[in-house]
Amino acid sequence: MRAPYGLNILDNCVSCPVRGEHLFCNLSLQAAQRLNDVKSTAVYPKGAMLFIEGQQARGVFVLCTGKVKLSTSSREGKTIITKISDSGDVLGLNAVVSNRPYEVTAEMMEPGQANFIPRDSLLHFLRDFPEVAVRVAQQLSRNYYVAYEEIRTLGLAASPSEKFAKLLLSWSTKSAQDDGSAQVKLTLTHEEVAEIIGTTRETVSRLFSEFKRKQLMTLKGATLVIRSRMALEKIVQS
Amino acid sequence: MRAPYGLNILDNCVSCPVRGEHLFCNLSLQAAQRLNDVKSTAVYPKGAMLFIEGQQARGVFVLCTGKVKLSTSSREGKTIITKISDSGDVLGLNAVVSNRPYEVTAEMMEPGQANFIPRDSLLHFLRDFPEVAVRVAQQLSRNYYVAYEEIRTLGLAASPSEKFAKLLLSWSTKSAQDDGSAQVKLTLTHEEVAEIIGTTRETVSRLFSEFKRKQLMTLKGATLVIRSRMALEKIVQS
DNA sequence: AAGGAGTAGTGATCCAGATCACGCAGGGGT
DNA sequence: ACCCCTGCGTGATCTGGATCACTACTCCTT
Repeated sequence: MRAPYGLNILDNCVSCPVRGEHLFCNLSLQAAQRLNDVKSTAVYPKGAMLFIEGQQARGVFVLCTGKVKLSTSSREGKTIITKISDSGDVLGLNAVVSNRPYEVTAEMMEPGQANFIPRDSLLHFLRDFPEVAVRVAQQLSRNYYVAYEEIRTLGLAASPSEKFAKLLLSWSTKSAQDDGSAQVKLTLTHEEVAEIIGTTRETVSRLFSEFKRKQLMTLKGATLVIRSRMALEKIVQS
Repeated sequence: MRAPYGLNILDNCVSCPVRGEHLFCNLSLQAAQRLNDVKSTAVYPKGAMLFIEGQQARGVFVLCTGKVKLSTSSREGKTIITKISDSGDVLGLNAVVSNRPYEVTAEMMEPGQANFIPRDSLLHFLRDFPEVAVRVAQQLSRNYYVAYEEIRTLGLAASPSEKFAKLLLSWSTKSAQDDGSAQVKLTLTHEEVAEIIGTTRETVSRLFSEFKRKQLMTLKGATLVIRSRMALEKIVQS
């Protein structure tokens, strides 16, 4: 583990995708040093579980590379995916701060690297660096808003079509062109999409057909091309 | 406004229902004094809106007496009730902390009293009393868990019966007897229950009939008697 | 090349719950 | 007394999606 002269916990793997956007980026030199001392880095294969719903919270994971699927399941085996995390995200923060079991399962969707920070170390760290604690509070608050948005989506009617349109829109925000089109690499199976929008695989299959037929999107290999965000927004209506 | 020799912001109206349970209870004398200086108390009639979804966050409301309905609506007019708050709850905290618009509408369900703390005053207060800031973070985290639980309820299948059973259980926790029975005063209309569990008025009506028929509950006037929590838990299954 | 596991597309059926359409009871207000 | 308004109970329909049951395609593996 090299001595950090950079300021980001992510410097060990890749630099922050967006400068200063993430929780542990742009820290003071002291804070970064301290984090570097308590963290441990590991590489995980595809399918690895960082943690599982219900486990007592051991600590947080700062994702360096790879994508992680966050999901929760009912006893009967039905699963919903609540979020796909990628580089820079901090996983398990809520559980650690409030000392509860992890509320979701975190599974690597592709091989990747993550820094682990044990619970006690993190809490001491926050006590010693109040300015970081404030950022944690803001992050928690942001998490809350995301959850709230999901409640709105799930609770306010939303037919599968609406939810699917919403999902496409959320994907396309990052790569939107000025003419309203966008390209996204589709890495999820229909099954997984179904678990995100809370419907069945078959319905997702039909949604893809329907949206293609309606010229809302096209699919070239794994590249999803969204024709017009406007048209999708008209479907959403909420 | 009398000088505070007590320690709770609620002392102006009623004492804390549960000692030390709430965010602004059991503060240091200084902190309580400061809060008392920046707060303003008002009485609101039934139906009054403390704030409305989408408004820029002006500050938080600490509810002294009365019940408040928190809800959110889609453009098409469908409404879901996310929480019924009562005495001691702090409303609008997330919006204030993260400086976003209120995410819900807060409406008085019965006449009551609340203390208002303007956004700036609260933020300064938190800066000056870090120990309270920590409690705020914990509160935010708790809010998150409640939201998360709602996502599970809405997302993981849950037929209306399941959700209704869940709701009855959540009502009965406060007044549970050792034999598994409980009594609750029912203050909501069927319409409102429908907005909580995300179904229609008619379905709620039928659910009441069905649950009575199955001996899961009885209704004497406005008093709901739950026979056996066990039986309800068997219906929930998630 | 052949088998097999995971993923996709698409018909046929079924059913829980939404929607529609009533009637009926309480309870203010004038 | 009257009306009007809100809330409740219940039947009769309708329908969107879940479910079931296939076929077919694409990679792997051996």
